[in-house]
Amino acid sequence: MAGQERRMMKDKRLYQSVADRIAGLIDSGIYPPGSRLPGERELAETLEVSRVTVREAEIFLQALGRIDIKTGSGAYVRNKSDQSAGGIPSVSAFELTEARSLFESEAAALAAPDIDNEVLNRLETLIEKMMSDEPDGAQVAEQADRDFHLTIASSTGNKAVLYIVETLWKMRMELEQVREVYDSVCSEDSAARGQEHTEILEALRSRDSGAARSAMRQHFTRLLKSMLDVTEEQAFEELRQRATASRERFLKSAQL
Amino acid sequence: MAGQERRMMKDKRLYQSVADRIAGLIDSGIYPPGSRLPGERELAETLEVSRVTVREAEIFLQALGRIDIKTGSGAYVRNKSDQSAGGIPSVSAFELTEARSLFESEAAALAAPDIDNEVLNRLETLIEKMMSDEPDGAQVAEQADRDFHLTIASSTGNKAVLYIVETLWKMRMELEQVREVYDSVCSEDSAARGQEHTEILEALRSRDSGAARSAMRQHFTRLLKSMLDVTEEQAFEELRQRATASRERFLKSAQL
DNA sequence: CTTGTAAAACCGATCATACCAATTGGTAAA
DNA sequence: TTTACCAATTGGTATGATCGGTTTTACAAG
Repeated sequence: MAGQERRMMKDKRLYQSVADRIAGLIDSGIYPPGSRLPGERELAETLEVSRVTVREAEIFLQALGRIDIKTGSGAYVRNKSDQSAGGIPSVSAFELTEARSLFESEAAALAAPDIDNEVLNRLETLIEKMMSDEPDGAQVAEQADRDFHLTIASSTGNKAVLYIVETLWKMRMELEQVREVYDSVCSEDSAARGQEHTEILEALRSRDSGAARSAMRQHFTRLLKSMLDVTEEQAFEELRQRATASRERFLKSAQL
Repeated sequence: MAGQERRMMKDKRLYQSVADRIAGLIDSGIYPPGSRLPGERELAETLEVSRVTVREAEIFLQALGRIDIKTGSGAYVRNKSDQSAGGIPSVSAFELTEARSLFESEAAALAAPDIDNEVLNRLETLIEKMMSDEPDGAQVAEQADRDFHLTIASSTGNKAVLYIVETLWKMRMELEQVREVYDSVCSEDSAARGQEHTEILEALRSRDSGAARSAMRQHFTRLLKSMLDVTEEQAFEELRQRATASRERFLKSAQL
């Protein structure tokens, strides 16, 4: 029974600091996604703690979704995408955009009737920010785009609506396959996008629910179309199949 | 050397089933929020596992935010609100229903055009289940209600839409203040509810997007109205204020 | 040389036990 | 009454052993 007279300080549980250290090893790239961590025994020796502690740390990391533990085999590092997802299902860019079209259009319609003038001004500012092409323009524009849509959702005064729109945006950001498509699409028609956003703003200005809904739908419909082009270019055969079938269905239901 | 010849089935880790059992004790009200759980030793004896396993289960529960562990003192049950909230904002039953009305109506409209006959049959079965008043009828009906709405969302073929509707239902279940209102409302007009669901089903049967959207909207609109009555009865002044203002806005934007 | 399979090596799952450290509550001393 | 201290309780960590599942190895059959 050799020494275990180290860190008896503070209140931090040992297993948590061990979990931090393991997470650090993962983040630093020593154990890339998909790779297998050393066995509990080896880790215990390396980190100078008992096996029980390593075990607790790994259970903790598993609960956080950072690793998968397979009995008799080992602990494996999860992909960032599967992990932080925290329950976010894997959806295609097309599906997400279709969902956004449906929901955000309704949010816009709900917000339109009595939207604040102050909010309208803020939206105008955001459109400008979206179109300015400074260095790091992509980052700024994306942020402004996000703020634009969230501001509208927020001005419904309904926190549930805002939460859903936030969730949709979160999916757009955190799902790898979605990000890729969106990024390549957005880098294209920045001019057209400004135009679409302006149309949405005008509809809101006139406090016209129907017009706001239509403008938002159009925005997403156009986005959807250029998205289909991009995915075709990239020969995403699978996605296109789905998309073609869904597009008809979508356009059918979208008749306003 | 004593017995551990129980559940050697499947692959579920022991500590996880122990965590489930402890969570069950919490949910059943045996250990209300704020209360202290029995010590690790006592729990180990009660649940017939080793202390280490109890520890692992408690660490897991802590990672999920269900309990707080304080060294030398004990493990304490967290308040629902601080815990599973996990990002779910605190919204009123009214806000949630408004959001559901907007989004699920669109989901129904999207699903309508080419919905499977098999799905339609399943929906019919669910309506029957919803209206049967056996013992435990409330539980069964609620489950059937959930399945009904999720089935429609699922038949859009769009996983993002399904996820959003799932999220909305999760909010309905996990937010205390929402549950209360929904429960008291649902216990009322079970007959009317069946009627409304049937109307939705019929609209879907005719593959009519517009009709499906309208039927779903009506369903929620009626729900909203009886909800307003209930909250008035309960003298939820604050909520009613919000609700009255929002109702006008909602009805305005809902003109189809 | 390839292939199949069974043994061996590894590994996580769990348990029992022991001791350390922090918290708490009661009791004795001031 | 207040303070100081001690003992019981409780969580924290360490060892070492056993069990059953997984992966690898090695050897025999083809």
